[in-house]
Amino acid sequence: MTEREQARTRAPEQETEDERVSCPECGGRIVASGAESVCQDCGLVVETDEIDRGPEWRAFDTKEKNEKSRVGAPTTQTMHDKGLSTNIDWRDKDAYGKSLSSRQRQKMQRLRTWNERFRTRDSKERNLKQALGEIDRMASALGLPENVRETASVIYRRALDENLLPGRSIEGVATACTYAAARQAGVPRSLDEISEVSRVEKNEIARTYRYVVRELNLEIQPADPESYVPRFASGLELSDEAEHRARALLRNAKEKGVHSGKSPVGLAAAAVYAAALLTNEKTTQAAVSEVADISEVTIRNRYHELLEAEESIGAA
DNA sequence: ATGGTTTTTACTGCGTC
DNA sequence: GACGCGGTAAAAACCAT
Repeated sequence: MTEREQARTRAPEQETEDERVSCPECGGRIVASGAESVCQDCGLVVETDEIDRGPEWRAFDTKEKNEKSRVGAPTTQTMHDKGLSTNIDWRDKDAYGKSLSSRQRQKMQRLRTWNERFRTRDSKERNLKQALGEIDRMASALGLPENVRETASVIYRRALDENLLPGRSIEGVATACTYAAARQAGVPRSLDEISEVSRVEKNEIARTYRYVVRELNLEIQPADPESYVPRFASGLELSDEAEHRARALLRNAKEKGVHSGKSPVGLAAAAVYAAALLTNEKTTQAAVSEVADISEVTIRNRYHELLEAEESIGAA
């Protein structure tokens, strides 16, 4: 009693710390992601070279990673009931092995039914808990905004309800849901980026993703290259002007249909590079390829196409 | 499985600082 | 001479069939 009161009087001090920074670009919330501070809404990288709070250890194989890893969903969640759920024997015998009266038998039957119901519900709950933890972890590692987590959770719940889980790993599906949600929300992350923070192989993510999308009839249009632009641009510390031009370049390309079949990431990267050139800002193809995680060759090819498309418009 | 398309890898030559 | 850039060929990855 007295102890609790003391605790309550002490507590408020902690909450006065003012960590509420908002994004200079769009006013969104700033979230720490690895060694960077990133805006949740537009992806602007505000600060780099902070202390990286990532793991201090290195793992050289999966086994080691599992052993050393101290991050991710706490095991208390994955082991939620610690194996303590009950199981009611199907034999209608009491502790001494005598048969039960018919009245008792009926009672046991009812208990079995309910126990089973609770247990399966529990297992779903546990499953969901773990998945949501995983989604949350990945989303914050990727600097994805709150609403993406929401949609990811919703998608996951649907997957669970439709029994899409059996035969698939929770993490795989959770990752796929996150990927889908990010795309749906217009803040896509590439498969590579996703698989960076997931414990699941890229291939499996892609497979599970396709499966989930098909089964749930999610409508997800191919990622819009423009949605990558802000992230790349701020990663390269380019001006708003350049960012704007990159967008214009992409819009134009879209109209001319140059972009079909090409990877949106490559297109976005090329546009950013081309825009930097047009605004006389110094960047190298290597730098762009770095932040966009795309090869320089692809950037070259794309940005030629972009400029061609642009010229034929400019001439008219 | 297969064939077509896109992306990546690796290498080379050119111009500039 | 290192660097940025452009081009090319061959390998790899991807996708629809």
